Amino acid sequence: MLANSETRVPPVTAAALDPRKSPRQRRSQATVEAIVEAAARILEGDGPAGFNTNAVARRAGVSVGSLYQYFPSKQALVAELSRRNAEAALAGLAQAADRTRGRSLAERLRAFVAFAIDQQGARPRLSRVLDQLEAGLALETDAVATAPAILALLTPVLREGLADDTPALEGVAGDCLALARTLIDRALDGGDVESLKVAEDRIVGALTGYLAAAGVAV
Amino acid sequence: MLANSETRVPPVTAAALDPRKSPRQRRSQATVEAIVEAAARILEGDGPAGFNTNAVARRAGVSVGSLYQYFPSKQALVAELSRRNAEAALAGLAQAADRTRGRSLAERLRAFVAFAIDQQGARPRLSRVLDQLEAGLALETDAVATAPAILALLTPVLREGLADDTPALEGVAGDCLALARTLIDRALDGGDVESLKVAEDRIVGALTGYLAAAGVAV
Amino acid sequence: MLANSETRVPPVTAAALDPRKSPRQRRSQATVEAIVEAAARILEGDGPAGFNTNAVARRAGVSVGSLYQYFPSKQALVAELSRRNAEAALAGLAQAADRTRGRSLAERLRAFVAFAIDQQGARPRLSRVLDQLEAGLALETDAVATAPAILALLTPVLREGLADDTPALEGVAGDCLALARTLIDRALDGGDVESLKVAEDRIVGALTGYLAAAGVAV
Amino acid sequence: MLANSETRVPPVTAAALDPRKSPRQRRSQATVEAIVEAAARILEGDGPAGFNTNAVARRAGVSVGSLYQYFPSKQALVAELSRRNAEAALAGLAQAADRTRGRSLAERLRAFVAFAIDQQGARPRLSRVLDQLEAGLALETDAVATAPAILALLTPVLREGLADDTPALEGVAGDCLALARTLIDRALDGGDVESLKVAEDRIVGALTGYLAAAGVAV
DNA sequence: GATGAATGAGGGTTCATTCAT
DNA sequence: TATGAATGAACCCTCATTCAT
Repeated sequence: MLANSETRVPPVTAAALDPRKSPRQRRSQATVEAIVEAAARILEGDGPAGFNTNAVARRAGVSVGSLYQYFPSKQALVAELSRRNAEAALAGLAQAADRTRGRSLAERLRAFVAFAIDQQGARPRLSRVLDQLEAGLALETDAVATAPAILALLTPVLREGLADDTPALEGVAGDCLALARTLIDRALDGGDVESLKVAEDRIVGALTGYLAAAGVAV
Repeated sequence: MLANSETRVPPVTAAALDPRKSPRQRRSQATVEAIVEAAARILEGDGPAGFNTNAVARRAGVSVGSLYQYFPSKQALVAELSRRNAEAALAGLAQAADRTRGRSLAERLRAFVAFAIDQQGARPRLSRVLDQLEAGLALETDAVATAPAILALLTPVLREGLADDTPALEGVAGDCLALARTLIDRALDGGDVESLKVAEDRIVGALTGYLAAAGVAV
Repeated sequence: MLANSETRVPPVTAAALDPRKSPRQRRSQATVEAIVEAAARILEGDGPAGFNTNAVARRAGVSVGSLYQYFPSKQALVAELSRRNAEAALAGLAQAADRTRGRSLAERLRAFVAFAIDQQGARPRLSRVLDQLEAGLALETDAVATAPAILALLTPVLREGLADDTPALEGVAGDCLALARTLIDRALDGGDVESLKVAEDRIVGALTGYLAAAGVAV
Repeated sequence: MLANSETRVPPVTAAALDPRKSPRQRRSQATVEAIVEAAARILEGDGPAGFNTNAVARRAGVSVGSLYQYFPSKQALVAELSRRNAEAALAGLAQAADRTRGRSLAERLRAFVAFAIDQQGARPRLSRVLDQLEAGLALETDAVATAPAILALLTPVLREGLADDTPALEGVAGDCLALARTLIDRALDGGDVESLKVAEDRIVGALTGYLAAAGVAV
């Protein structure tokens, strides 16, 4: 019942969100995978509601005990999901950056956006719910900070668009990310696929407009 | 522990979110006000965590029973908060629209954004948390739909920027709203006040870019 | 949710079940009537669930305060309902007894049963629910004893069927009453009307058999 | 305070009354037993009042959580109690039927009644309270239908008493059951033991009379 | 007398987490 | 290591009853 996200949060240190132990053995690897996938599936199917550790364990065909063997808390599980999401994003964006090295910023942005739409589109609801959950986490912990690595990747790309002096760029990359996420979420909600192409154009438009106003030439 | 946002939401009909009875007497008016304000304060202070009906009642200096006399459920309370938020937004935007009648779309957008920054800035965390909560609600119910009235206000303004034929505009206004919300939230998080002026520029930039790509001349 | 009948019952004295004050004025009479009727209607419509003082008051078009002005407790209200039920029964049975004075016990029983079916049939669900509620009350208080007056009416009738000596008859009349109530309830549940005539026969049969075994010639 | 029996019963499907999971391990078996027994004892001691899940758990020396691990709701617990009751009854009646195969219907009825008195007599108050609770349940759900298996057992026995053609017998067995239950309840209330023998006679008498009127020769 | 706002103890239920086996 | 039974704090919500107006 609209039950609180993040209830009774005890002082959560960043460490507490790390997976408890990296599974060495093959079997445990499989267990961890099963858990993570189960969590994803439940989140996709039921949203935050119905996402509870017992359900995840059951869906994973594993005992709660095992879940807690690998994830010290429910938050840690969410964090892992986010981490994976971010990693995939990072990889894809890095590749896109590579592939478009030397091209215009506009083209690069479009490549980024295209990739992001693809990725979020693969499991749309999951992405959206994770965004939400991360928002919740961020409010409390800031532990899963918006994937600093992604920012680190984006910032230099944007810098190319800058005149020779170096005005501050912090925040700008983050804004771009947030902006794109929001619009992609909405586009995916819209449903039809051809609209995605349209959305891509508009998102690039928004980014371009934003960056121009931020002093970054596109 | 990261307990689910929106758990076990039963088939929530729109009706279920309406305040239970409008307080006739003076005394009850005060009670309702106290409850709503307490809810807002708790949401601001603790986020969704710690936002529970007993706490709200206690903070309001009222019994839980009274709370439930006016709000049939916790959700209804959130809905009321949202409603008020939306109403204030609507009023402000309407005024801004009036004041800028006849001006260029760009100017009007800037007026809208300026107002929104002001409004959200008044209780920044509250706005953000409500956004989150509404997102949760929307996922389940769509009952508190993103203030259709606001969309209704925005759409004709945007239409002015259109060539004489009428391409679809649905979604566009919503995207603009979401985009602005996101960026404003982030700007308010940034902290310093002068950055708000900067943010305003950039948001208008993003909107302009978005709209241009959507075929709306700014 | 299967919430307890008779929760938190404080030491209920018989007195506590009496209506608080007999309404002298015409207006209050009407109020009391409205309350009692509302209670009956709710019991009929929703069963014990949904039978709460606030609902009764609302349905009666009266404030809770007024309800408590005339009935010191919810129990008292139920008691009143029972009392009225019992009174009507008593009147009808007395009349039947009169009308059949001098006839055979069998005939008189049939007359009683016929009347009871009629009466309970008038508001079948109400009767059944009241039976239930009374059972609950009896378990706790014994205050609304099964209408001793009715027993007092029945006993001498049965006594006629006795040989000249006087074996105990206590309990017998009560059993007859209970037996008839149960079967009538079931018959009324059955639904169709013609079955009622059949039921009448069987109930009389059961009573006859019971009494014969109890040494009462029919 | 005479708080409603069976309040707010939501659409209870039959499934919702089934025990949640059958305990595999020895330990949990004991837990379930403890819970069921505690429930019975509380019902016996305090009646429906005081029968709440927390109390049951406490009395069972177990946490509420455990209770809900095995029973999805309070109702389910009642249902289980009923089920056990009905099962015991069924077993005993089946045995009695076997033992008296070939005898006269009268003798068989007496055997049934004797067994029922014994069984209900073992925990008289419990039986009575359960009857009441079941009545409540039935009004709402009909899920725990009066042990259709028992009816299935009784019906053919009664059929023996029928002339060769087959008039409807539905309802008849149910009436017999209800009739016997009622009278046994009352007899057990009476208190003294020798009265039970007397009661037996009378109950058989009532059944005989009833059946005769229903066209079943005894 | 009447009103209805206010009270708050009470009760059903969930779920993150632990720990004996 | 895995299991899953057990825990219990927390939370939502109801309703009999009171009392200021």
